Amino acid sequence: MNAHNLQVLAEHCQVSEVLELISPRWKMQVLFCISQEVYQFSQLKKVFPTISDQVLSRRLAEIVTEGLAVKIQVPDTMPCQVKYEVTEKGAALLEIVQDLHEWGKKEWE
Amino acid sequence: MNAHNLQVLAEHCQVSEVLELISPRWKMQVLFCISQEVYQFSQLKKVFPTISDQVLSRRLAEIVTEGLAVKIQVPDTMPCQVKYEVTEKGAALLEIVQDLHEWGKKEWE
DNA sequence: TGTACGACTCACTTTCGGGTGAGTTATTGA
DNA sequence: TCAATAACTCACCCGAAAGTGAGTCGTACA
Repeated sequence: MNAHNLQVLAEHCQVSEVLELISPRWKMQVLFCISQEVYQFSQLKKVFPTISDQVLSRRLAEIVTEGLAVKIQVPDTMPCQVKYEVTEKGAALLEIVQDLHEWGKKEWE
Repeated sequence: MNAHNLQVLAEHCQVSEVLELISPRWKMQVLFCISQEVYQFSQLKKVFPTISDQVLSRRLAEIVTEGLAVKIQVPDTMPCQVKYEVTEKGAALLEIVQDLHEWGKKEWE
């Protein structure tokens, strides 16, 4: 995706940004897990055994920088533990993703 | 968190299929254009000057095989022309994509 | 005669997102 | 003393997706 293509896309169809936000592999799945109180790195690795450390790390970072969840260091835990909590924004996105899921399950004649 | 719970959770995260369906570059944009009665190959190329013939061709084929739109040969046109019409299924998907767009535009504190 | 149009298809190349395997830091238990 | 655990980071590699440029087919018009 070069700069020119990006510009053209942005001008003509402004869903591009959001689509790219939700498209990265594992991202919405991880966000969903966080909403279900499964937010630890090692727990997420158990839920998705095939995700690589690097990608899980990146997805979590993206989720935080995009304001879909906040990261909280759990104090007095050794080795250190973290937790994540979905924001209102993240929860609203998950609802739309749920709609997508429903759409996918529906039978059309 | 036992093995069974992990599996249940992983199953609940199964939005993957739909996400992959909407993720390919240009796809939702092309579908949107079709819904706006911009459905000819050459017209779509004018809307998105940087899309390659090959990818546009593939996206249109995907859209048809997934039942998001139907392809109609316009009779008695020379050189031959085609048109596409979004199905009920495709229209329902576009509505959710519209929700995503609204979500993206909204300001969150 | 030849050139342009509409809607493609094909072989080839490039890009980049994601996977792999190893290393880090601090601490606790065997 | 050594291994294990939690939560990462880093350098490197690979493959699929997207881009490039050319070719096709059947007209129609200059």
